[in-house]
Amino acid sequence: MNDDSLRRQLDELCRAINDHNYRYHVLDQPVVSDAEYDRLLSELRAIEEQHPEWVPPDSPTQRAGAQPSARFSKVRHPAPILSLGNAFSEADLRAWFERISRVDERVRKASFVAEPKLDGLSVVLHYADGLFVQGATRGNGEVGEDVTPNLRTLRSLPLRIPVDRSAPKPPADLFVRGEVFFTKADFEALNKRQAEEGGQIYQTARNTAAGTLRQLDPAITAARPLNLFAYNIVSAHGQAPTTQWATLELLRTLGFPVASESHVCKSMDEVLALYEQWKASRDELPYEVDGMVVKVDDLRLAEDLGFVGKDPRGAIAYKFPALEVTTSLQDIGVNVGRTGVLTPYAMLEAVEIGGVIVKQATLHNFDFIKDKDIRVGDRVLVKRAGDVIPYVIGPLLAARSGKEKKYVPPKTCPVCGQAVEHLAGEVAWYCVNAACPEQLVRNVEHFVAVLDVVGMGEKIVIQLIQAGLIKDAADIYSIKREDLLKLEGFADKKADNLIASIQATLTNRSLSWAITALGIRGVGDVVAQKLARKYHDLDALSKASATDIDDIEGIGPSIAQAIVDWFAKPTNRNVLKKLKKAGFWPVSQPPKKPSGAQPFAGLTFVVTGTLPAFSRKEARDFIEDLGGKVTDSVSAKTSYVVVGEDAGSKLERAKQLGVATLDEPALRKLAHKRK
DNA sequence: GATCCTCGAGTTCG
DNA sequence: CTCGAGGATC
Repeated sequence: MNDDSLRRQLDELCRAINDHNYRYHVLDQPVVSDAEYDRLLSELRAIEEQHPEWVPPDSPTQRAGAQPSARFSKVRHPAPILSLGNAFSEADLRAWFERISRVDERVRKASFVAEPKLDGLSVVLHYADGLFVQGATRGNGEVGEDVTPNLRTLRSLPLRIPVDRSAPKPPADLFVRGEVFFTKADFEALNKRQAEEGGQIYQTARNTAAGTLRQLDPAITAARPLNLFAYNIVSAHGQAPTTQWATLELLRTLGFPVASESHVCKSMDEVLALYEQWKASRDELPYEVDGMVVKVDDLRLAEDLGFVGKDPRGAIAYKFPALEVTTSLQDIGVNVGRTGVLTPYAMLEAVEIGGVIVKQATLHNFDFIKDKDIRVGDRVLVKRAGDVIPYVIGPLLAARSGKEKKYVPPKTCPVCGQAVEHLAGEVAWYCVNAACPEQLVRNVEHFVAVLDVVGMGEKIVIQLIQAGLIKDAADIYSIKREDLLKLEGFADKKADNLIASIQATLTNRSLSWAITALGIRGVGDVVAQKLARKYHDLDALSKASATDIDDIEGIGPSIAQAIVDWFAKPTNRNVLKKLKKAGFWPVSQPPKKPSGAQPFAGLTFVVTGTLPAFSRKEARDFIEDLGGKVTDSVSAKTSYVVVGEDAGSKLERAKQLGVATLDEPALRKLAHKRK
């Protein structure tokens, strides 16, 4: 790249970042995610490092933030409230360590304090003779906004220190730095309340915390449970501790809430190990954490290290991979499901979220698009939380250029072209063409997936259909070895394996799985099990009347009718006939006699996360064998939630509802105890 | 009629 | 995991 274009890029980056700063700090309406902002900033830094002579006076690297808005009176901080440099990888962190070690050899033997980096809003609290007299936002680092009345509403903020009167007295003038934030549970509860009252739904906890703290009416702030953690002493008239760890201890002694995760590390290796640990368990924390702040514990050493621009060298923020990013929604596509449901999905400009590149995300249904007012061309916020599947939270209205296009749902099936239908009172739109090729593919896929035919994924199914080898699910049993060998990509071994895998379904498959495999709308494994208990084979089920099926507990008129309708269709009758002929005809097994004790009788369990010794299915079998019930969602009726590694929202919910949790050993112990 | 619970369906990437 | 909808319960 030549100098001219590099310089243009520098100017463009400055302009963009200044704009983002304004939107973030003044408007509370960011149009890019933190991760993207950080990326722009590090690009800018890289150029400025190469060409320090180019750095413009208004470069965002030359100040710590943006101007405060005019609504609140201004407060000058006693010392500049610094920002931190970022590290995004182990290499970045080690490079930082090497850099500061070269500045001062003592660093090599130094200890570090690791603190969780909360996704909140920085504040400075002023205590005069132990009394909370003023609190301000960070603002641009030198001047912030006076939000004292709002801060007073925070329950965790001590209005007088020390809270414990017997503790030592604090310095006459103490300025404490802290972070204001919502816990995940409080934020969810707030949104739930907003939804009930028909109010606005907030997208991100951080922006809402910022908005809440900057309410002109403190009553509004008071009604929203903001939290505080203190982590720094900005100024204490020479009476501040000399290490960061002692600072945290002093703050705790005085009665400030301090993040309990904070930890002293004796080496970089310890820091890195702790980082990995935090990263793995970050979903379990009650608040959003977007990284780890690593500080040189010895504060005088940290001071000696000096600054790079406005960032102190003695501390750095080591970020977690972002879980929430913004990207642009390039188009909306539509999938056709097994039941004919049309499901829209977002085609996104590729972005990295939590370590993987995401290009697509479901949009659930057409109402979702309409309710969130998602338009093609929008910048959207995409989240990938403790789960794996990314989803679109909503558009960033502030980023609208006017060129975005409203989305019009298709009137016809995107695959077969037949008109789509919509049942009154239902959200979903259906392609009702029984011969729709997409539905056939999905149907066969479902059939083989339920019966556990290995080596038959989407690609192979499509290939077999296109080759004319199968016209419905039952046709898999008539596939010949020599037919497969003619297909591209099939040699002896692959063909043999597939045939063997199909043949394996003829033995040892229960009636309930067979019923599930048929793919009747509303019939999954639970309903199928109930049906298999009452009807001894598929013939018996096919002859049952709707009222007869309706009698089963847990099955109502609408599913009963769907079952009757399915068996009434000639094409499906034909499938049944073929299955019988092929020898796929499971019958009800006599109900298993409860073997031994039933210590879990009457108890309902939910299993979440990865258990150490059990697979999910083994855990389920274990519980059911002992007479317990296993369901998928946590409710007030759940007796125990069995928690494994990487447990997500179910654990959250269990805590909220006060449902008891068990780990695997505790589960075994419970089984033993109740015998 | 409202509310809670449970089930099913579709879902991303490597 | 999220959402919608069916079913049970009050």
